[in-house]
Amino acid sequence: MTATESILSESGIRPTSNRILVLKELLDSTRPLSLSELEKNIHTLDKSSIFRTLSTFLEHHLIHPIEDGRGIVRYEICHGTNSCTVNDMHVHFYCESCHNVYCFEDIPTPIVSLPHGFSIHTLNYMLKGICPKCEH
Amino acid sequence: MTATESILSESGIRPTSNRILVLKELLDSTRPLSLSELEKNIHTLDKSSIFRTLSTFLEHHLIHPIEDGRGIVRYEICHGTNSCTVNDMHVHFYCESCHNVYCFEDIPTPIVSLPHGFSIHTLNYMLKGICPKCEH
DNA sequence: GTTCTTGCAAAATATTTGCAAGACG
DNA sequence: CGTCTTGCAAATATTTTGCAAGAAC
Repeated sequence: MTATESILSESGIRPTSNRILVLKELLDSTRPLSLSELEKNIHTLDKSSIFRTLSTFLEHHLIHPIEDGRGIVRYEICHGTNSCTVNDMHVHFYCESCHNVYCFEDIPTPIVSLPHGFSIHTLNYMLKGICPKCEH
Repeated sequence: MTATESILSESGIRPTSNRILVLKELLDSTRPLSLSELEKNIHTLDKSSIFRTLSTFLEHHLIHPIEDGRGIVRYEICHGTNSCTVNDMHVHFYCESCHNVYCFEDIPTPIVSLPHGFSIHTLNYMLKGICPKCEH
């Protein structure tokens, strides 16, 4: 059993070949990937299969969604073992010029407190601007 | 000249009747609205007109986009006069149950510092969880 | 054999553009 | 007149579902 398979099993997901492929792709990436990016990278899988795989991963809290600023949802592996808690989340930066998303895994997201009654499950902290490559 | 018209003029946008309608709708709302919500609320306008109006507003920094957690872009009036600066941004909460977005205009977004070279233009701080109404 | 998974096709949802007619200055 | 704006229609893009065949247990 490979490491990828172990991750799936530990999350309670049966490790099929498709799921292993999608998970590997997400693990190998340095930034969150969208459905269509995954489709381009894994051309052996149908997008509906990738979509359902992502849904499964989301249900089991193996990944969490990130929005990049244009309404496109990207997905990213959760760091804590099988958990997407607030404390687990890090800062992202979206470059408005090249449309790349950067992860700052070492910078945790600041958390504000809300009025009583709002229970926070997760969060999305996305800074937007121009990245070093696009700056001139 | 009404207040709405003044806002448009000051932003350098010609105050046509359509633009006044869209701006009023956004001003009256307590939460960010999506294109399709605006379409439902203003049934005299075609969605392409609303879309182009929003594009114009975005160009002139009269509104900024907010993502609600499902890849749907919502739009919100900028608070500072004709500016969408980081200091101008506030915290949002997305209820994963009723899919409503709440604005906490009195809670400013915390800002982390990034490595040299990243110039921050704006940001999106979205907390997600369950709102008081959906809590039981 | 019963449930889970997959691929194909197609529906549903959302965004964006082309174009011609009309409004505005 | 020349430019800006608008509505209609249609093209893109993106996400989601139905269904039947196949795989896994």
